[in-house]
Amino acid sequence: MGDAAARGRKSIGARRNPESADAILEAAEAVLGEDGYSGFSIEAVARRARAGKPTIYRWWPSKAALLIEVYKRQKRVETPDTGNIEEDLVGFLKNLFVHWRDSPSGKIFRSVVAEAQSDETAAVALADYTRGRRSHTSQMIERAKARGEVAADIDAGIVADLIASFAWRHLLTDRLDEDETTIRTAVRYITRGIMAA
Amino acid sequence: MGDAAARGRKSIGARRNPESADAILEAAEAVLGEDGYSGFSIEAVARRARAGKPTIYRWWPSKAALLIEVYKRQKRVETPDTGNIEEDLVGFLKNLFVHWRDSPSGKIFRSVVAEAQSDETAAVALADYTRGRRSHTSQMIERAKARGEVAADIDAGIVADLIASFAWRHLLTDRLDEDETTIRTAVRYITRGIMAA
Amino acid sequence: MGDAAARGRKSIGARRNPESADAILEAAEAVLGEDGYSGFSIEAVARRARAGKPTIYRWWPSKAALLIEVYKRQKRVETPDTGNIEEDLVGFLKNLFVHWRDSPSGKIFRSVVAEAQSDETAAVALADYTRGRRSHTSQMIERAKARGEVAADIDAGIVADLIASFAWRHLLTDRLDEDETTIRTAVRYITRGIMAA
Amino acid sequence: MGDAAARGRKSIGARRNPESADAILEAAEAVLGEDGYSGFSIEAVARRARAGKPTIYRWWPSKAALLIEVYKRQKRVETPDTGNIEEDLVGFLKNLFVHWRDSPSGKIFRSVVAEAQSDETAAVALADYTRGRRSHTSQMIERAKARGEVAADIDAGIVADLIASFAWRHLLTDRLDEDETTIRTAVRYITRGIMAA
DNA sequence: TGCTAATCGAGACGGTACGTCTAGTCTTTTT
DNA sequence: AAAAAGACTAGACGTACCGTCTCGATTAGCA
Repeated sequence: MGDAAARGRKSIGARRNPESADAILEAAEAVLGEDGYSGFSIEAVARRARAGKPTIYRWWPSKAALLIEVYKRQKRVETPDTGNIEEDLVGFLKNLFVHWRDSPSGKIFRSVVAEAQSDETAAVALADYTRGRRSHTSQMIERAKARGEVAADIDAGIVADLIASFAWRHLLTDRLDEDETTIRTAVRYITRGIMAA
Repeated sequence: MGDAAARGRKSIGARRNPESADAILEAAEAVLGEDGYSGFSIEAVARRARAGKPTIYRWWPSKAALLIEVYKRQKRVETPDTGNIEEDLVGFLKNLFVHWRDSPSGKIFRSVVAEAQSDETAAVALADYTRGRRSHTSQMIERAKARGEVAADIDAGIVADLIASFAWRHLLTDRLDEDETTIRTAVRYITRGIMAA
Repeated sequence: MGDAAARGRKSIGARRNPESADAILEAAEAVLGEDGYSGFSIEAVARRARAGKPTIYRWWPSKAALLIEVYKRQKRVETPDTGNIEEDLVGFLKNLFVHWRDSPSGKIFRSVVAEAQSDETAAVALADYTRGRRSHTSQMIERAKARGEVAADIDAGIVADLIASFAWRHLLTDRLDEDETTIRTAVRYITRGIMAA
Repeated sequence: MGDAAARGRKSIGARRNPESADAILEAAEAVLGEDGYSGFSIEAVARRARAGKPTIYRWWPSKAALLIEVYKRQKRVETPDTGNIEEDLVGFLKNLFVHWRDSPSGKIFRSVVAEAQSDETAAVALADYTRGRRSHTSQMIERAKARGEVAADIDAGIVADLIASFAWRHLLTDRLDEDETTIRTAVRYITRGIMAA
């Protein structure tokens, strides 16, 4: 699929060709996975997808928009539910680190963050995305609050923020191979601080 | 200074001309401060510094190297010493956010992080720099341990990591205007978790 | 034309834009005519033609190729037909010298010859061009042979070579203002040597 | 000598060091012989001679000046004296072609001619040099005049010009492997035209 | 059935920036 | 005073992408 199927792709009339869109997104993902952000260019994606550059620009107004959509297609890491907040958070971080390390997702997300530093639309898209993920992560804390494990007045969003920040920094500084002990220690410093009395 | 003083700068013999180095670093800082990372190019810096491109490449092998050195020239935020760990950390973060917001430092550091996502040398330089800052931040925790405020078995490095991660993420997602309450809450979740019994 | 008309020139689809090609060739000619070979650079041509450098490199693989094509666009000096071989050759040389002196052609051809000394492709192109011109010049001698003015066993190519050599050397050593008497004398030494008995 | 001996050459006090001058000229000759005109740069010569660029510029005001001096150091082709003008001229041209082909002289002289097309000082120097060689070549014709072989009213300078032009063009268009028959034919067309009645 | 309209791959266009090379000038240090 | 050394500004080299443009071919839906 993708590269091979692209050969000879044509217009299917006066409407968007989903095959082209798919080929472009797959090509973008492949380029990012193989060459990383530095090798990611519209030209490279167009070449690989056997698509014309205007076809890309028609549907994604900027490199950032394409990047964001590629990241959104990635599988999400689920938040575990072990009945214990420390285990939930450690498990989540471990899964996330593995996911980022072993799939193109890590490279792609690094690229999105990098792009957001110079492109406003990427920054907005990243902020939107981040907000969504935060509420998702917050559910782990809310569950713990419901169990009485975590104090009722704890702001789940801020806790989620601390956890996500820890993950981001490890991604952005190439420390996804952090050992479990360190992850667990970091998590414990937070969970201890938010426990119910 | 800088632009004007640069006019007519010449070689001062078979050794590096500090005037040129300064002019280049100042120009780089100015470009980053004004146009941000997207406007930052070796050509733009050379133009502004009235320097030849080879002069830049002679001393800074890559855009990343120049970026890092520009950041290193920036004023550092000092770690306060109030005798209370929560106040120390809140004060540090507040100062850091203000510093990043009100000087070119923020834009510059964002650029360094972005560059490190695609340039290996930038990644290494950033890792080095980060390590140094971490031990600096750790001292706040070590002092608190010495005071008996923080438990003796706490890993100061991991705490510093959590604090720095929180700061980075706010920088990278344009949330440097976070109100003090939120900062204090986040800090408290950590300090509570590391307090001596 | 040229500079002004170039404003706003755009792509006309996935094929060469003749307007751009013309603008580039005209700019190249103008640069050579005004600044000579030493001022001739791809950058200068691109600037003047308001063309991008890649547009030039797309169609002319080297400075030499552009130079040759510019020369080929120049008006040719015709070989006169007076019914007398001496008059034909003297007239030809006089016309050629005037043409080289009073149009950009001289500067351009000097540049081609110079370029051919360091660029193999220019050397090949020049050899090709020269071969074509030689057969053209030979026709004057062939006509004289047909008239019985020149001996039948004379190699017209070699005679053409002698004439062209004389012209080249005058061009390359800045002696295009040679007076007619000298030209005629030189021609006569040759024509006398090739006369029918 | 040259490259090796140059290592560690130093100033010999407040006067020109002939070793340096030699090393530079030899390096220039070697560069031209090996890489031709396209590889000939002051930097390349300085590198090879282990000399500083200013040392070259102190003694040779331009690339052209250095080029000319290098050519002047080359061995000259002597004009034969066989007692027969045709043999003299054919022998001279054959020797000259072999010399240009088998020593760096050919490449060097091509470079001088090329340089003279864009550098005025080179043009002047070449004109001077050419004048000297012309009178030298003229002696063959003058001798033939003295022998009564060539008519008394023949302008030896113009004949020398025709011969030199023929040689130049063969050099500049890479035809130094011309066979003797062609050379002899060309010479004969001229000698027949200048014979005494 | 023929026309319109939007899409597709393709690739040229004017540009900007890259990182390297050379030109020619300058100054210090050593002899 | 002249040498080596190597820095300096300046600018050309040839390449890679940017985002825009126009083409000719394609096909669905409307007339």
